[in-house]
Amino acid sequence: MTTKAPAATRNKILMAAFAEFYKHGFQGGSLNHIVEMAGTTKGALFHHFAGKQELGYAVVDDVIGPLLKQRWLDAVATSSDPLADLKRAFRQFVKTDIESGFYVQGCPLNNLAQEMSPLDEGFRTRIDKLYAIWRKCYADALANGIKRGKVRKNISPEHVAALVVASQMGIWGTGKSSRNRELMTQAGEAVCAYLDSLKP
Amino acid sequence: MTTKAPAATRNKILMAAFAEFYKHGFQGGSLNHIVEMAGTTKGALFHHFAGKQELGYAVVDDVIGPLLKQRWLDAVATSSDPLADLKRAFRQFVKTDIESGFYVQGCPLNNLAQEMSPLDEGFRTRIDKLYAIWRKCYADALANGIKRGKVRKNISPEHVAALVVASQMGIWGTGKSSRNRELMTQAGEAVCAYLDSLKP
DNA sequence: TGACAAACATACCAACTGGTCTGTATGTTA
DNA sequence: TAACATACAGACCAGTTGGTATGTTTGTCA
Repeated sequence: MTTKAPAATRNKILMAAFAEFYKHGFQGGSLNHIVEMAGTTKGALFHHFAGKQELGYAVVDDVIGPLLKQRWLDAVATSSDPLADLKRAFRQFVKTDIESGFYVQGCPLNNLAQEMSPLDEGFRTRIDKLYAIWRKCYADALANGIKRGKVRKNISPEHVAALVVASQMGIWGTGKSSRNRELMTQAGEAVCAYLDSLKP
Repeated sequence: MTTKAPAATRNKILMAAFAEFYKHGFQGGSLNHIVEMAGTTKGALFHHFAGKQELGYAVVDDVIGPLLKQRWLDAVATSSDPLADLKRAFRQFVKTDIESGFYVQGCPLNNLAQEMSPLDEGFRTRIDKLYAIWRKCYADALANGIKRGKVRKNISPEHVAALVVASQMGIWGTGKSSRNRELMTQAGEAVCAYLDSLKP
């Protein structure tokens, strides 16, 4: 009857690994926990992934990458007014992450970036690729905004995109270590004020 | 003859622990490596520190705290023109960290913050205290700048300080995961441009 | 000099780690 | 039906971890 979806076990392991690494970091994450959480065994894990490292790579590529696109990129990819849309996305996700409580665990991509970038070149290149896409998306939107007269002409879209993405890393990091919702909101509002200063 | 300085062994262990945790993170750091690096033994370590956790706390309090003060706070603590001094400090440390290559390992405080804040409340409070001091120092300098007519009156020193510190976290994180000196410099310049926009 | 405690060194331990090995159930194809 | 590959399960392994228990040296003070 219901034919088992292909790679269903692989997906369960992937999601469990994402959760485990998100909570405990990659080095602190345990394969034993992961297989237990996924309701499977070591045999299955090592059948689908060459090792812990490859599992970590797959989490970045197959879980975090799509998550990033859906959450941050789609909102501004086709924007005709990037400053307004950026501000809207910022305020929305600061709010939802504070309300859901996820803000205390930070950004999954940034967590892995800070932990693994200096230790493992495979992680670093994969993570850097995602951040590069992120910045490119913002820079393109800003350049488009300049063309449409919605953004000041004398700014560098690349520089601004680099700062905005870096600020996001820092703001979510601030929320994580301070657990201060107001502080995180304040920093977010300061970014919005900065974006306003880029209007023509 | 040369009387051994008090707590010399403790200091050697502290410095070795700082280096080990800076490289491998707290969870990934090994006490065996630390005592080997310090040229001592487990007995000495557990004589001076109750355990790995206490050793980590001591690294935050006795190593990273003073380092932060000397590097970032002293420069603006007595500043009469905070925007200029902030820009100068920013450009200087971006430059020296790029030249020394330390930028690929990120900020020691931010590294620990991202890794340990969600996992250990003792770490979190100690780290948060340092960041709070950091923000307070910038906010005071900005407020002082307003009084002296060097900073716009209609900005919130606290909001700006929160964003500047968060941006620093993000910029050093960007340098770490991208290993792109130009990108890090660009983001730094964008912060400087932002600071310029706060002039009266 | 003797007594006592602080400052280490050494040997050792249980727990857990990532990873491997072998076995088995389940399709799939010839 | 026979042959074979895929997808797991579960026992097992060597190595490393943080931590402890015990022994030894060193400094201090009476």
